[in-house]
Amino acid sequence: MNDTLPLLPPFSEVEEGICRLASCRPDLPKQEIILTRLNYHIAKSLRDVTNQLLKPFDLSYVSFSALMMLFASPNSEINPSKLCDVTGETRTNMTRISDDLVTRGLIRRHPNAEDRRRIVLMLTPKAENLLKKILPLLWEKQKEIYSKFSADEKKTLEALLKKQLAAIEELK
Amino acid sequence: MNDTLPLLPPFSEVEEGICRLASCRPDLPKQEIILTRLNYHIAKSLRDVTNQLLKPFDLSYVSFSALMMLFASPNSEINPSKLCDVTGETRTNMTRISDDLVTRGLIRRHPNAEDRRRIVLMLTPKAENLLKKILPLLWEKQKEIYSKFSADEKKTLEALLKKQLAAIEELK
DNA sequence: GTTTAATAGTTGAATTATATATTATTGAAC
DNA sequence: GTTCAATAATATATAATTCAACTATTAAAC
Repeated sequence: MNDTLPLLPPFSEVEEGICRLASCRPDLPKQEIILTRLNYHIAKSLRDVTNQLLKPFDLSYVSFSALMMLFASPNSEINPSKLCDVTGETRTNMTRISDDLVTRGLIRRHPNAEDRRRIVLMLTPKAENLLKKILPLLWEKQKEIYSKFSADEKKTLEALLKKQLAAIEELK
Repeated sequence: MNDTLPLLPPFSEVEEGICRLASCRPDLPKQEIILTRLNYHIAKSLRDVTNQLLKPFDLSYVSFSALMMLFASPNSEINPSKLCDVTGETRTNMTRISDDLVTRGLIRRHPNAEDRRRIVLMLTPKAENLLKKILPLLWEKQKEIYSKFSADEKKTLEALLKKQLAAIEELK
């Protein structure tokens, strides 16, 4: 479909390595490690695909995620630290990203009267128009990715991933 | 269990945003986006947990992955570009990481007689000893993460993740 | 109410990663 | 066997991200 993105080699190569190691180390939790590596590779691939789609709009995955989460917030406003929470970015980085987005006229910073430490980020109409162009493309891509999944499979996957996330968070 | 890592907020906050958006945009593939976001958050959390475990050994997730994949290769040797493939890193970055690992006496670079463009990376005994210390800790952590998963659940998750990865790669 | 601790946001320095160009070598086309 | 394209690795310049320190403000402890 596209020839510019580097195709990851079949995951089997990674799996082979894990199996090779497992064969001489019986305490190696093979399946668990495979699951973790799979997660890592999937996240990377998803990122690659999204970044490529965003390139014509001169947006990175992180900047777009910020705009997106802002768009999805009540009243389309949110403060930076909350945005960090939902995107997983650091405070420092969110400051820089916001700087950039402000410079490009995509968001505005407003003071918060109730708590003067806080700042309220808001989308500009320019950003809303941009999102209206990008989102349909992205959503189409999302649908494509899961097009071969049955409703049941998606439901099962969602449940298992939630369980996994909860387990990891609990471990912290 | 540990108080230094930032706990991500309950995923429900992210999900709420997606649902809010979906309620006014019927073409939004809600479940698919949730699946993608879950992947992203899980990968991030897994990385955080691993990085924390590696910190006392002064290794980053990427450096460790490189050592690990090297360790898992036949004869414990591999060339940089192959290492890029299985870790998903760029060539440039792998050069830099290798430089660092060489400086720290963890790997050695050898010329390849058959193809003089290539280089063979090998682990030093020092790295092997280091891995012998780290791996049991890491494997224990992996087991913990999936301790509440039944054999069936793990099997199902593995199958679904593989299907997902294949679907994304196909899309490229 | 004063002190203390905690939180929100930012800045500058340091780290880490990528993009682009370059060298050396190999393999293929002719 | 000479030319041309492809590959492996790297160097240099640039961009993205994080770390540590800092300011301002609020909340909590006393």
